[in-house]
Amino acid sequence: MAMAEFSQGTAFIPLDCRIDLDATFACGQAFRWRPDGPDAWVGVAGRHRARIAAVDGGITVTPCDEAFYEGFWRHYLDLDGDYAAWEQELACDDVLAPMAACCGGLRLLNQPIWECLISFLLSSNNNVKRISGIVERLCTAYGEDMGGYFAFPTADALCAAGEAGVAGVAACGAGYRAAYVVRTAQAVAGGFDLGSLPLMGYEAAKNELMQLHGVGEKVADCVLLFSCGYREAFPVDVWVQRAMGIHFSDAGTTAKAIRSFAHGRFGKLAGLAQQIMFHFERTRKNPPGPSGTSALSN
DNA sequence: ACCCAGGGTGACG
DNA sequence: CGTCACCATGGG
Repeated sequence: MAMAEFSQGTAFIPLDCRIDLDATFACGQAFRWRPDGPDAWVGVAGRHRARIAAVDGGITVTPCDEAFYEGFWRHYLDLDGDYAAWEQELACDDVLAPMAACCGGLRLLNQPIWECLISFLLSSNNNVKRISGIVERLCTAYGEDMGGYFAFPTADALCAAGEAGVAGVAACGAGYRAAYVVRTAQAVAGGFDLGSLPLMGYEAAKNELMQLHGVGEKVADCVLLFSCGYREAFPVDVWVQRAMGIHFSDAGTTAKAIRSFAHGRFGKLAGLAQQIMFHFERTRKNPPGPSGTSALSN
């Protein structure tokens, strides 16, 4: 990759491969990004807000100096990932090829683990739009006021919400998942080490995450894929399960069988394939889903 | 009023 | 080990 350039508080990062910001930020892997004009998005990650825009030959990040780029956004945006090669490999799969062509430029993020974990604790039996609303209200209620926006709440802040505060988290719209959030916050504040997850290997990290109340296989896979860099993780939700049933008749029907099939077929690219399928299934015009024609209606 | 949503838990075989 | 009711909430 060519060297990033910095001027006037903006970073310009040249890319040798197309990046699709719409797909990347609207595909349900992160919940605090909002469109801000054509080919541009504004969002908050952890305690940092930035505007990211697609420009000729790359992207710009504002505000962002060199230290900030090296220390945060480079990793967050997975800018060292070889997406050109990965997409070329997926294009060799006759089923994934048309989807990858449609969703080319989708990138998997490396989010702060804590934020990703809490966000996906809220995801069970829920939908992307509502998860986004809950996350934003959690930040407003419990996050640090950064002047114009709110940081994602710390584990200590959500613990202070505390016992009676389960009701406070529930009041943000979390419903029965409020207990998951507070118990996990207590575990993390009490020493549960999220930082070691990217170092211990996929299986060990998954087992570790599933010790937390409210974390099953699917939520664990989302955290491992979207914040720990385990690109072989293959989260199976109702959309992916439906898409696999449509496109892979021999993949089986249970989540376990589907994960196994995906690992065999896609290997280390399973996670990227999964996210492309998820986004493709949710955004195409006439999904053969249970109801209706507008997949993103809720 | 009914179904759905990036599911997990606990009870019961 | 697998299955299943239940969970709180808002939009279609």
